[in-house]
Amino acid sequence: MKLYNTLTKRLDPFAPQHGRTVGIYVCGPTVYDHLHIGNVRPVLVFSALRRYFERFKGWRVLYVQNVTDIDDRLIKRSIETSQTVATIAETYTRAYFDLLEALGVDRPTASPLATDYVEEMVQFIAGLVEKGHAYERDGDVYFRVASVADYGALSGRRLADQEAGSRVRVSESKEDPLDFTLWKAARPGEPEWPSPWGPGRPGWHTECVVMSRAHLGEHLDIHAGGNDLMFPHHENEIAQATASSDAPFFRFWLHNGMLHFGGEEMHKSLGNFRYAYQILEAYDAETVEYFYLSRHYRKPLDFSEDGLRAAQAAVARVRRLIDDIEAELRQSDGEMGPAGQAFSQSLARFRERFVEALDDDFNTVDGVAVLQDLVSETNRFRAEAVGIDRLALRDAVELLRELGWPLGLFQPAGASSSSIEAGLLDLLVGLRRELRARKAFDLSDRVRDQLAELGVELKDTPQGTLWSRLAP
RNA sequence: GGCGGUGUAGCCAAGUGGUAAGGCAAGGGACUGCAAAUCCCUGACUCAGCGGUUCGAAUCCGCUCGCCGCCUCCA
Repeated sequence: MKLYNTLTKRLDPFAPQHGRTVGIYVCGPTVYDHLHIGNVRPVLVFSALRRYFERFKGWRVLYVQNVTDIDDRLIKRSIETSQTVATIAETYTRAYFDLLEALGVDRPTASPLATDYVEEMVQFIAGLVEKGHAYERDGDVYFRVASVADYGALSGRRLADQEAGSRVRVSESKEDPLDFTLWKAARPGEPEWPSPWGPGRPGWHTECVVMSRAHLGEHLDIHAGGNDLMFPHHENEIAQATASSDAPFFRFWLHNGMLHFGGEEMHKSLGNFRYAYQILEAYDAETVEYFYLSRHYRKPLDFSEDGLRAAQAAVARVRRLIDDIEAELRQSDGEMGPAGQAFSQSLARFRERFVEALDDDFNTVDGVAVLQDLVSETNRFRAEAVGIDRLALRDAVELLRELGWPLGLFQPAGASSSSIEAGLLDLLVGLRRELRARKAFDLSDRVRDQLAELGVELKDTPQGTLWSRLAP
């Protein structure tokens, strides 16, 4: 499969470097607030990539996403709310895990906390100082950018170009404006850890280097995150990693595009943002997933109600097909005729097309289009197939589930519907059949209308009446 | 000033050299007691504009215009 690698700026063939294990490191949240709808994009996209690797490539995936639980914003929040930094971090770390669950996203194989790695980071920084790649000033430690050869290679910047007209503040004590903080001296009252340079806390760029190496070992296959992290964050990671040792760092760098809101970048300071949990109050996780994966991950995605509603309708179309087939074929069995077998066999090409799409820089948009084609084809067969051949429809559902799995789509609902509920509905449907047979349409329509208000849709088809739950 | 992205039907959106996927919305027909769903049919003489390369371009090159991002914490 091919993936666009920011490091080389082209599509490179991807395969794990060591055996069948892939290491993926995704820059995770700073837990000073809830995740917003922009933060959620890399979470959904790269989780989907992970599931694709696991199910379609047969690779074991080590998926590490850090949690930044010490940082200036946490300290700021702590002062504002007069809660401890640790309390705030705990609150939002929990909220982050709750969100993952609500989105139907598997937890990372590891979610290291920055505060658990301070000692390692201190050692790491000390090593950089020793080698002349970093220097101390009044309790702060800075990385000496000029000491590494291709600083700027990832983001395509040349050092000289950064000076003129840039907004880089010329700091008091830095040797060079681009030098970045590795260790920050603590002011009174701030959380602090001991170090050779006095009490303080680690800078943000260091944790990802130290923790990715700690958790992935030699499996430094993919490092992913939003493209706003390309510079300076990822650039700074690479600089530190290559300065600290000759061991190779990540080979593939994947960057997702930004989420826009009304054509502009969403930003808290612009007030045009929404929290991710707010979206889940109005739309189910499947709709949200479909919406995010309906746009190629590297391009900007404009968030809109219209877009979500379109996604909801598109998902509903597939859901209906699956629900109807399962309801109709709940317990029939038998030998299919040639028509059914032919249809079943024709399904293989959808899998091929799907894999082809996702193998091409994880083109989930094309992948989703294949699923929709599969739905159309299945509906067509469903409209004409008779008798036992209809059993072939089950194979289509199975395939929809198989292909939907990496995308977080079309999986069987949980045990949400009780057998009593199903029994009652079957009872109502049976009574209504009697009413319709006696042409008591006012009553039968009332049953249908009122069930619709309760969120259950009835459809009278040649195969009988089917009921399905409407999306929340 | 430097770096980068993007402009495809009413809306969303794939496609990056071989003659325009898919979804949503819309209209007509079939089916239905009526609905809903589903099926069939209807959509861009064209891919921001202009010029060039090519047998052939939405796709490559040049210029112009529009929108957006990064260069400071940010997914």
